[in-house]
Parts: sequence; C-alpha cells; structure tokens
Amino acid sequence: MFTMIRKTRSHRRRGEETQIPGDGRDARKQRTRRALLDAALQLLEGERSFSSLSLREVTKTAGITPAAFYRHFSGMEDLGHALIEDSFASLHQLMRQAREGGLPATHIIRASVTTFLDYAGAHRAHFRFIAKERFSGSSALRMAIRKEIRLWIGELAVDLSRFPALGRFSADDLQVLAGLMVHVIIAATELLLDTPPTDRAALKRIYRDAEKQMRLVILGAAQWDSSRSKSG
Amino acid sequence: MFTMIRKTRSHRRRGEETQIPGDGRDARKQRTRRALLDAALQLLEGERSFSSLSLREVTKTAGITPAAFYRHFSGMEDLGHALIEDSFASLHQLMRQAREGGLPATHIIRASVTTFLDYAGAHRAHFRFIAKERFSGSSALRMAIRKEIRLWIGELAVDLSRFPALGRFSADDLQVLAGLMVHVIIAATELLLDTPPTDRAALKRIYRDAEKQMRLVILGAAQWDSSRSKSG
DNA sequence: GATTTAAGTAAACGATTGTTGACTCAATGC
DNA sequence: GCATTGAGTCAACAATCGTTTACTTAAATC
Repeated sequence: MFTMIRKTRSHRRRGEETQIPGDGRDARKQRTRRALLDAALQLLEGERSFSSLSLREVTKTAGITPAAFYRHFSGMEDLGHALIEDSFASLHQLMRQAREGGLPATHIIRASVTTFLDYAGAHRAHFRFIAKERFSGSSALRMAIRKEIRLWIGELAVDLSRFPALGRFSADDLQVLAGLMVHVIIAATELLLDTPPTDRAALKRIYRDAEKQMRLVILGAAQWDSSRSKSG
Repeated sequence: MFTMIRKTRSHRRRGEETQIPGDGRDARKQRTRRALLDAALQLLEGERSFSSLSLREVTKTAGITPAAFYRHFSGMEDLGHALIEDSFASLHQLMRQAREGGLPATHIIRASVTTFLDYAGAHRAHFRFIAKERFSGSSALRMAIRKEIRLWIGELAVDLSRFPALGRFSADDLQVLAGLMVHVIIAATELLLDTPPTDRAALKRIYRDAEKQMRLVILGAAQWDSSRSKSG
C-alpha cells in the first residue's frame, strides 16, 4: 500500500516538469539528450576530466535516473563521441562564417587570431573539453579529435595555397606550415581557457603573443624555399 | 585461531621479498615510494588519465596494502605532485646534459630536435604523464606543470640571447620566440607519444616535420624587427 | 477509444572506492 | 638486551559505482 502511494506521487511529478510548448515524444527525447550533453560539459567546467566522470553523476546533474541514460547512449564512451561531434560543430560553424564573411585584406593576421580566440572564449565549455581530451582521453576519443584537427589543417593548407606569396611551397610543406599555424592557435586557445575571463591584462597578452608568433611564422614562410628542403 | 595462522603466513612473506643487500629502514621506505610512483606511471601508460586512477589500484600494482599508501603520500593529489617533480627531473637532466655537452655548430637545429625527441621517446612514461595532465589535471597540477614550462622557456630565451643574429630582439620578443620554439617541440613530443615506437615511418615524419617547423621559425626570426612590433 | 511504443522510474546486485583503527614485527636507539 | 619507532597488514565502514530487471505512463498509432 505504501509503495503504491509513493509510486503514484513520483510519477505525477513528471506532468509538472514538462509543460513546455514544443512537446512531442522525440522533441522530449532530444531535450533530455541535450541535458545529458550539457550536464557533462558543466561538470567538465571544473577540475574534472571526462574519464573521471561517472555515469551516475552525469544523470544526476541532468535530472534523470541512471537507468534512463541507456535510452540515449550505450555508455560513457558513446557520450564522449557525441560530445566531440557537438564541440567540433562549434568549430565548423566558425570556419563557415569566416569563409563566407571573408577576412579583411589588411590586418588579416590580427583579424584571424582575434576572431578565433574570441570565438573560443565564447564557447569555453566545448573547447575546454577538446583540450582536455586531446591527450588524456581514450584512444578512440583521441583519434577522433586528431582526425578533426588534421581536417582543419588540410582546409587551411588549401586556403594558404591560394596566396601567391606561397607559390614556392610544395604540397607537403604547405601542410607543415598549416600545421604550425594551427598549433600556434591551439596553444593560445589552451592558454586562454586556463585564464579567468576577468583577467583582461592576461587575455590581452595571450592575444598579442599569439599574433606575434603568427606574424613570425608568416615572416619565415615568406623566406621559405621548398626546393631546398628535402621532403619525402 | 584461523586468523592467527593466516597472519603469521602473510607476515613471513615480507621476509622473502626483502633480501636485497641495500637495506635499512629508510632505504626500504624510499624503495616502496618508488614502487608507488612507478605503479602510477605504469597505469598511465595505457588509456587512463591520472584523475581516473584509484588509490587502491595504485597500491595493488605497487604490491602494498591501501592503508600503507598513507605512510608515503597524503592522497592521490600528493602523489601527482611527486610525479611532476619526478617527470621534470627527467627534463632537467636532459637540459643539463645538453648545456654541458654543447651542441654542434653545424646542424644545430636538427641536432636539437633529434636530441630532445630521442630523449622523450626514451622516457615515454614521464613525458606522457606531463602531456596528459597539462590540461586535464587538477589546477594545482596544471599550474605546477605550466610553471616548469615557463621556466624552460625562460632558460631557452637566455640561451637565444647569446646568438648575435637575434640582437634586434627585445627581451619581451625573445620570450615569445622561445615560447614558439618550445611549443613546436611540445607539439612534436605529444605526437610522438601517441605513435607506436615500432612505426618507424611515422616517427621519421614527426622528426622531419618538427625540424622543418623549427627551421621555418628561425627563418622568420632572422627577419624579425622588434622595433616594429608594438610591445605593451 | 483501444493498442502499441518507448522514455522514464524504482530497486536491487555485486564491485570497488577512500579512509580509519587496531594490530604486528623488524629495524633503530639507548 | 630492552624499549621505541614506524612501515606494513588486516578488517571493517559507508559511499558510490555500472548495469539489469520489472514497472509505469504519456504520447503515437491504428
């Protein structure tokens, strides 16, 4: 008898929570899926690493029961992959914007660096997840992340190939150059994520140093001669 | 009665293990301390990250009881700091060797890159730990690691200042240049650690690309003019 | 309006976790 | 030789863990 009462009560609770206009069964499903992703990102905002998160605490901060987790993901590893997709969708969106909007012919370097770092700062949770799992995650996660970065480098190399000043670069060396530039940005981003957004001076220096490094790399590229570098 | 027998047995075991010549009470203590550090490093060789290691499994692979852990460290965080010291001692040793031995005047770039990557490859466990915890560890661990890297950059900047070709660099810009060079090495190292040592072709490419990037950076540095860069 | 579907709950399971207190017993100090 | 010290074991503790099973109940289907 007691149990019947308790059950009735606990299930009535559901009715309260879900008076949101855009309902429907799979709209609801997608909403709690997002809640799970957001819960993981939220927990990662702190000191924790993904591999130290427990399924139970993710479901708890998402507001559902542990068992319900399996309606959305097969396990934490599966959630990790979904988070990678989610996070890199952020980056892809930025790249598309940059490609469509076009960058100013003058101050390209500063504009590129600033645009990216601004964006990363505005999507801390996603980029922090990537930074954390790039080396410490499971090998499947690491590979997925590295694949995305390689893709990014490849696209940048194509963009760079259109600059007449880089005509002397072999395809191979273009990739190396793009890799260097991407790593400068990544290093700056990782530094940025570990700096409190309120510390304006520190942020300024990160921007400034990244821009200098990028400028230095480009200065070197202008002097480069692929025919002199034994490749392959 | 049963318990008495079991206890006697289990304690006799100790006598077997420890017939090592260099005995003495604190020699023994230091030996199991090392066993704990090595156990953690061994567990980190795999997919695991430090924050996901449990105290119990570290003690288990070290061959001692969980309770005995507290004779050496106050907790896992404490062990983490000890691991950082341990790991950077590796790096310091390399730097000292390089400073004493001196690098060849010709092929400095290649020699530097090769020397470092060889060393990192030979001390995988330590460098892998640093790479993993650089961003995903506790903030105390991250700060400790970053401090060491800053120190490294500072020393490199001093070394660089002795090159006449870099006379036009302001102290500030020297730091930025050194930072860029260190990050090139770190990026290559991290790539190296994720590559099976048996894949000779992949290793070769990592070495080659890192050397190219370093050469490109130096080419840029040769053209640099600090008076043109507005430094805050 | 009755039936089916599926996202969610509730409860239990065996493991494993960090930490503590009482103990043993070999090495040390006197 | 005797007393002290301290690195280690052992056992127990309450929490938490991932996963499974049986269930409810609102939404979708017919």
